[in-house]
Amino acid sequence: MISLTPTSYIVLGLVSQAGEATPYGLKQMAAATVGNFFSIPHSQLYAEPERLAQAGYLKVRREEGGRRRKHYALRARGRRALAQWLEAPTAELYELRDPGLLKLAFGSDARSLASAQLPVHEERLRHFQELLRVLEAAGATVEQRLVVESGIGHEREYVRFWKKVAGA
Amino acid sequence: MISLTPTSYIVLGLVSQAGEATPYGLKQMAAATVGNFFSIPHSQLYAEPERLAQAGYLKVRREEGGRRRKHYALRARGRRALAQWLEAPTAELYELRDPGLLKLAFGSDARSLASAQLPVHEERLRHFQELLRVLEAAGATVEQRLVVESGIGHEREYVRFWKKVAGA
DNA sequence: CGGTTGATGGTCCGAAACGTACCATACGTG
DNA sequence: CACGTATGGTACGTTTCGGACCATCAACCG
Repeated sequence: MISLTPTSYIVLGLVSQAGEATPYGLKQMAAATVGNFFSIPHSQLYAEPERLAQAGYLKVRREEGGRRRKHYALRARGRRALAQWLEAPTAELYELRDPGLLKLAFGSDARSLASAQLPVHEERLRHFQELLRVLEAAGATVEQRLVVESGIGHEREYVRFWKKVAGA
Repeated sequence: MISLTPTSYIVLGLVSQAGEATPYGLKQMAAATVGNFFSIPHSQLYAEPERLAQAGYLKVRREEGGRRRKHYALRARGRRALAQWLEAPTAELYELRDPGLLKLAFGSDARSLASAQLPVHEERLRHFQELLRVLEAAGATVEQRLVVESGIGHEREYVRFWKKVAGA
């Protein structure tokens, strides 16, 4: 019996989408999508599947030659756990850690902070817009698109905000 | 020599604002302000000041009677460290962990998710608006108000978003 | 072809953070 | 005064973190 954390469900969810995946593949997928609004360090994407496999949620297939990579796929138990988790809506709130806002709150110079933060958010906004285009082309689910749209909304808000700060 | 993390600067910054503070006081202050956009567990607000005191950033005064609470205040070294940190603008991006968006991305039912998330964000929006009023009355710095306004902006965005999802 | 480089893919591990259960003090109220 | 509740604090086992480092592979160049 192990306890399943959000990290666990990210792994289960991604493996479910992919059918079968190596940790590196998970890393890529996470970076492109869910990693954007639920950050997790890459080392966990190696550790966690192993843990889940031990506990019977995933099965492993190891390459014979070359890199001997491990490919993970769902077992019935994993599929069940994922489905159960998806069934229950959550009222939990996000957690945020924004170093820029932190410095601002403590009285760091607003103008120079804004000129450091603004380009970063502008780039991220473009990144999400591009991602949305890619997802649409690739025929993603409506939910996947929604999530990216949420990211776009927040980045627009950030851009507005730091522009306001710069001009204040 | 210890390394200073964002947590360290939160402690230094709050102590600086208060002049002198107990861990419990820090907890309160954090909950009301910076904790809203840079989460940190309360146990750290007991551990971290101790660490900073050991390393010469803070001085401690311990109550004689009763609870023998510890009051922390800045030393020159702490003041310097804080000032230096505030001087350098940061281009670092936030980190976000949003369980709601995570479930949505993996295909959880959008409608029921929205009806769980919407009220939470609506309440938080009201909370920020109230906080802003309090800060204005208490004569907070313009930066402190800006940060709360940023929170308001994001919560408005969340409310818009989940309403859209509910109606989609 | 051999060698160098850069991208891909992966492991490890000490240090830091987490979170939660639990303990202690104070105080207002019936 | 005793009971409940808010205040205030500690301790500690378990997870996470993050970053340094290692290995494989393909491509291109001299």
